[in-house]
Amino acid sequence: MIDLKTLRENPDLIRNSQKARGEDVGLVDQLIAADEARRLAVNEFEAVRAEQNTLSKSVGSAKGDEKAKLLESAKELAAKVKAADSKRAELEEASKAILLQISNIVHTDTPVGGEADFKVLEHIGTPRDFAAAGFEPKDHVELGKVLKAIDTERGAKVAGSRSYYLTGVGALLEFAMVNYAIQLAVKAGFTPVIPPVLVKPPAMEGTGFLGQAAENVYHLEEDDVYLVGTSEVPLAAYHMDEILDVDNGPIRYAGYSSCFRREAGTYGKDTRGIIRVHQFDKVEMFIFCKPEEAEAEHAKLLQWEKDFLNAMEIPYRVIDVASGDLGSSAIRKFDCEAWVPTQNAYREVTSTSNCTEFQARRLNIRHKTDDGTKAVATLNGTLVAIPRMIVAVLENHQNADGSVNVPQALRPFLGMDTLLPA
RNA sequence: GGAGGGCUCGCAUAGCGGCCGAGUGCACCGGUCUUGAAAACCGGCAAGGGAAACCUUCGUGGGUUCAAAUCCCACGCCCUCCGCCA
Repeated sequence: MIDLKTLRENPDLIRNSQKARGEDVGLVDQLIAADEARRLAVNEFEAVRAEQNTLSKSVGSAKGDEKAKLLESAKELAAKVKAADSKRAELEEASKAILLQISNIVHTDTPVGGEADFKVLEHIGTPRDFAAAGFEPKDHVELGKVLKAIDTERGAKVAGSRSYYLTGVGALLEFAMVNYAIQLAVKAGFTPVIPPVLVKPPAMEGTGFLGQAAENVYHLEEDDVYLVGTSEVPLAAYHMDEILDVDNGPIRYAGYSSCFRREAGTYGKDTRGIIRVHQFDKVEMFIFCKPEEAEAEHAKLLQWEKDFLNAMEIPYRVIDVASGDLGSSAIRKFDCEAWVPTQNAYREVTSTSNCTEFQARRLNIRHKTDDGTKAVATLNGTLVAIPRMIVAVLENHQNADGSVNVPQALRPFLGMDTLLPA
């Protein structure tokens, strides 16, 4: 959630942000009104409450007639307090409801516009010229079959559409990528974490996934728990309601977990292969830091993502995602998009967001500063999302005979230099 | 799933319906003493809102009462024992 002080002092900042996102600007003025009403009601309640407190105290020491008289007026006051209290509660809830609908204030450098208005920051590597090499590249589904690495048919049989099995070298590839990623993360100072993937409502709400993203979240009705779509959720909520010590530098976690996504409303998109699936494993980086360090940490997250992609020897580009395509918590987001030869396109493989204090305010995660206890900043970034990285590696490193060269960095973890048709 | 016990300021504990927003010990911070440290002693030390007065918070939500940490109800979580189980 946004800071109410900013709302009062600089509402235009928030209006412009909402506008840039293509979200409801009117919410800002609704919130200003609701907040004002709320504060009035709070004052009113506190005034009668203070009166009641002093009166109640005098009742205790009074005697006889005096006491009866006091009791009578105390009773009246009690009714007033009750009314003022429920009015306060009502208005507080109303303003909270609006507050939760307003997204974080977009960064001044974030390109304004919709999904297509991203800005390309850089290209790294060059897509291979398969024509010059004299063969037509196979797509990852075909390669997966040839290598007996990916089985989407049996995935569909057993678990439905957007499901798959990783088998043989496919499964080994996942372990190799995860091990390499975790090693990279540990070297960079991250604490590796295997978090729960079933979480309670406050964790889901607090991270902002029950807003616009709610339709993509699996909910287990019977137990009122959610399956997380990313370990960002349990990692962010890990320090919920805590006061952190971030004076000695940021706190960094690398979570490895399965991720579950309903992919509602994507029926036509990416139906072939494992680019868009209901369940996959991912190593996610998550950082808690001082707000003034957030931007520098964001740059570091992007660099670690690039380090991983460089190690995979895959051509990719980095984009600065446009305002209309940001998550509600993020002020700025960089995506790394790997080249997918058979689609002749760059496709998102990793993503890093700077959420400033937005998530931490909801989750009540703070740190001590010279002028009080303040919300920390949170940031997240994908180190590796397995299926998409497998797509990129298989397609980019394939040979004419269907074999695939293993990136140098993965060889020690995989124990082979080439994946051979089975 | 069954039977008990518990949930109070970082930790551990005390707490008669009004004098309790709350005592004590440990930890922590500052000071005295010391060449330095320890010990001892002195002082400070929960969080949020508010300029302040003041208000809110003793697991959560309701209720009783003029007044609730304290009484009643429901729920949650933790622990112990029993059953079941990867």
